[in-house]
Amino acid sequence: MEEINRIKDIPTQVKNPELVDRRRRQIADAAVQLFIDKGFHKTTTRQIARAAGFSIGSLYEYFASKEDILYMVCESIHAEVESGVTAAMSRTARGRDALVEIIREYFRVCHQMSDFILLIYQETQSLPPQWQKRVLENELRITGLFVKALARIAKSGDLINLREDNLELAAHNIVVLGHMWTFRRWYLAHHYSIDDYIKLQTGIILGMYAGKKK
Amino acid sequence: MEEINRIKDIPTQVKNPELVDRRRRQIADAAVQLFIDKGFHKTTTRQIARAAGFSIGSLYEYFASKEDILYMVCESIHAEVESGVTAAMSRTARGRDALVEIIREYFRVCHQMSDFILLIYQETQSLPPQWQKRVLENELRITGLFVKALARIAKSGDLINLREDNLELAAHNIVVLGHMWTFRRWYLAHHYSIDDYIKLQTGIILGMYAGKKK
DNA sequence: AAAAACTGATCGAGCGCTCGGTCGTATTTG
DNA sequence: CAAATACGACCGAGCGCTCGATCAGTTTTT
Repeated sequence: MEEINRIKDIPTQVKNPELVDRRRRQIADAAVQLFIDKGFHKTTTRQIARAAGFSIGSLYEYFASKEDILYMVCESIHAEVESGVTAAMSRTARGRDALVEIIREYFRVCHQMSDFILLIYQETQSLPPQWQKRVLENELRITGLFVKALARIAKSGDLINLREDNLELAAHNIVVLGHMWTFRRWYLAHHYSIDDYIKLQTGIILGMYAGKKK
Repeated sequence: MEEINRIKDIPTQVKNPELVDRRRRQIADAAVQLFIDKGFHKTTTRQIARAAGFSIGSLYEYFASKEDILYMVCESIHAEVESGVTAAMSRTARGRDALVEIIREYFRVCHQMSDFILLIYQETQSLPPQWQKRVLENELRITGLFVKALARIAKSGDLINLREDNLELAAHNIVVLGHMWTFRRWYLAHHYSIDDYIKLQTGIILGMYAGKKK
């Protein structure tokens, strides 16, 4: 996982920057699990501190508020999704198969990060407005990765039904169908395995844009 | 809006059932707007009472807890979505055009109920488990309406790519692409009108299943 | 006048966050 | 090298306050 520079905007009392970084990760790792289990509002700062192996006082040396912790959690989730998607894209083939592979890898990322993606859907609204905005920017940046990938593939001419002006909507569709696996898993996971789901949805998406069926 | 029988499970102190029903709607109507504006946890019971034109004491004659209010809000949102979808389906044509019309009407419902649908995505997790389950049942029942509609249309033979065993996934896809208009409107609404969105997505969905483009 | 409906002052558990203080370690001084 | 000093990470009791919920009393309805 790469360095997350945005979180440097969060103020701290502690001088040593490396320590700040290490401790913040430690706190965020503890917090994310609590947030997933009980939700942001029902998690107390004391519980976060205890789970991270700290006193409540120390926690507030590294974060100015409970919302700051949630913000960092959201940022690192998006950073991980993005790096997963980027990695997948850099090792895919050309042409029509590229789309199949990208979808497969992305859906796998969604699968393994289910809880985290769900958390963002549920708790983004608990952030202060300026940080909500940042989270949406992250979401948009990830969608943008798909726009670029689709554009590349479209150029190769394999997606006859994909008009230039619909690239963005197509990208949003793919992103959301990945998320759908997370927020409808109460149904989907009982009827399909993730590989079934990938296969079926890939067929459908190619049906949208490829002009011929698998 | 039809009678909501599920909410009768919520206990009350008051004897007159009609009054209970009226007052509960009154309270729910006030609560839903507050929940949308500030979220469930940041809304206080006093604010709800005041917005409904009551004292805090009276509110607790009609609901046993704050969660009960949220539950009723979720139930009535789903009841309204369901009745909207049902109405749309009863007045659609046959065959291939039926799907186009159903999608259009459903997406319109999603558009006009944006805030409410978003609320369900965000706050279902704040409900006690047995009521979360009910909300998901509602979601599933609404999806079921689309399964039935798709089955009917599939029989008429216009959807050559829609295999029997994928009906359910197809229904989920349609439902979620409607919801997508609500939870990505921070992007979509700035780039498309709802009618653009309907047109584009309908084309894509037909591309999935109809085997030929518009 | 009895029953039903409504009121709001009152409770107290629990919350986020603060702040005076401790103590291990680095740095300076003699 | 040892003693003195300075530093800053860490601690946790407790402050100020909020909020969901209650219930004894009042008003309205029948």
